[in-house]
Amino acid sequence: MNTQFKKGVVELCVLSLLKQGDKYGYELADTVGKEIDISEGTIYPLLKRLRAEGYFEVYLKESNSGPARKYYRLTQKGLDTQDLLEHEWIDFTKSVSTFLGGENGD
Amino acid sequence: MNTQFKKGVVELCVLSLLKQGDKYGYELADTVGKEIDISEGTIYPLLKRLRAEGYFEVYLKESNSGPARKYYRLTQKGLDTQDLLEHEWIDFTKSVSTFLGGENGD
DNA sequence: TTTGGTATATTGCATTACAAGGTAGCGTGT
DNA sequence: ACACGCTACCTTGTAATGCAATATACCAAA
Repeated sequence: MNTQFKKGVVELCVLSLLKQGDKYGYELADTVGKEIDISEGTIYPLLKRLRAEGYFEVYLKESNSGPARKYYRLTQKGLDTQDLLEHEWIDFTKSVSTFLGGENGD
Repeated sequence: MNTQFKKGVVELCVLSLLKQGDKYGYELADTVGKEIDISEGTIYPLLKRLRAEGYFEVYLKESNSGPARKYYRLTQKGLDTQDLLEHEWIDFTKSVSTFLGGENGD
């Protein structure tokens, strides 16, 4: 898969998944990875950055199959950003499609 | 607009436009820029790279409103790549939409 | 000559994905 | 106890790419 397509979109995917419910890092990497082939090395730095920017809060929860899991819960700012990014993404894909189809719906 | 969304997609846009007919650099920057806000500093290095990779051939044509224009014409390799990228892009947007909608069509 | 539009091109910076590697908890088998 | 594999977390260095800034050059009008 084209690596470059993913730039910035992984962030939207993570925020969208968390909108549906709290999840932990490994789970996010696994879920997103099933669709668009990303690795943990992408997810963890991203989570760290988004957390630093106040997009979500974090809490630990024990697991009986390994170390404690770090769950991420969206803040209001995170929700707002998800909403914004989703709209931007939709607009963007529409713009790109005008070039692909050869017709300009302007 | 989110800068990161564009990564890699500008290449697809340029190839798609050239599929519809030969164009020169400034024209490409202008046409693509009307939809997704890119600048010449993005287009020219991209054209140089794609040309070096054999995606198109180049010919000069005079203009009465400035210096000569450098036109780009897709090679077979360029056409093949456009086709490949377009399919990858469509698949990719479908994957992303599974996260946005909240439902997984898997 | 100066200004402004057209047109091409380069440099250095910022962002982001990722392979590779590391740390650590837990259960199973020996 | 010990090794192994799985879960789960995290960091470092590298590559790719968009872009502001900058430079060059041609032409026309003031």
